[in-house]
Amino acid sequence: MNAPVTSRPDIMAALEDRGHRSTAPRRAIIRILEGKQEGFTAEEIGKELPDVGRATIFRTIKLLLEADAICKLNLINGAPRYSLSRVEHHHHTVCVRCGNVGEFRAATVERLMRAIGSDIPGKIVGHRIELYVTCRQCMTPDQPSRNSEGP
Amino acid sequence: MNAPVTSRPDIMAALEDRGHRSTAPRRAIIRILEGKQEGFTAEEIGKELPDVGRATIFRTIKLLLEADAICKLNLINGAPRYSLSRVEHHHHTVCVRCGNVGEFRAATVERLMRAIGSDIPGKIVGHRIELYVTCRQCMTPDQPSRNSEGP
DNA sequence: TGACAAATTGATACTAGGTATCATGAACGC
DNA sequence: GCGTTCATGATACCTAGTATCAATTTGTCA
Repeated sequence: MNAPVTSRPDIMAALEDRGHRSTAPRRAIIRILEGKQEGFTAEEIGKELPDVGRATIFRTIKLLLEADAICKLNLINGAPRYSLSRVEHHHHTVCVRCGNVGEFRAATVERLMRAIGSDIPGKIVGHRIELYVTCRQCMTPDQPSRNSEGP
Repeated sequence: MNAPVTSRPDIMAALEDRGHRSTAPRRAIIRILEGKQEGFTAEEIGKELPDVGRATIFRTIKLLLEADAICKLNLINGAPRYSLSRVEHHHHTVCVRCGNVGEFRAATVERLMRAIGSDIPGKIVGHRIELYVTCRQCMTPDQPSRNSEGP
């Protein structure tokens, strides 16, 4: 749980490889979200970078999604959230209390998809699996939850 | 593919059981969506019922979600879509071309969730699985697609 | 049947998340 | 250094959905 996960190759370089320019706003956004191991929203980025326009934040998020550098997922109430992609193909756990996002890979999932594929009319072209969890921090009582979904 | 699936108990009765009144707009909305085996959007309902206010449509959808009479899912591009719940707990297939929604149950899925649960920090409280497919109709060439997602 | 309280409705305004437009400004290849 | 092309921020707009509120409809009870 405390290994230096941040040995990911430069995200800005990945964008440049796809023909996009290295600009100050893009670098700033990437720097911010590299610090957010637990997922983020567009609004959060905007608050931390008040000089960067809202449109630019959404545009950059879109580029990062296209480059598979981040992925988009939904809280159980539908609120969108983004998360850095650390491993190639993976799925997410989302804490229903604090919104923290985790990743997991499971070979079983892929096997399952192939198995289900034969039962389903048509051809499977993709899948999305999200597990809603109560994370360790939120299970210990009277821990302030960062992003409560209570009434 | 042509069995009379509509032997579902009265949806309006389910709402009444939950303390809601049987009103003309609600009955109209339910009648419309009972005819939509393949999923629907709020906007579609609104177009078919121009005399029913937009707010009422969203309010009714919310009640139906709470009563588990319908469920909400997302197309691969994030566009929301609703679908009648035919079986108790199930997952969805969504055609990436025409948007048609199917349901499936798989005991394997539930077993998988329990298995994954032991590998994940925290407690699983729910899950969402969506399979993106190209459905039979859309696989046969030059079939007009109802709801294309192309560029 | 009629009256009444409570629930529901439609209109409207509003919010969140995201996209389109467009004139100005910055990158980068030479 | 310069010009083209890309990117930016401001702004307006869009879709999906919620809040407000006066007017209407329901269900109930006499």
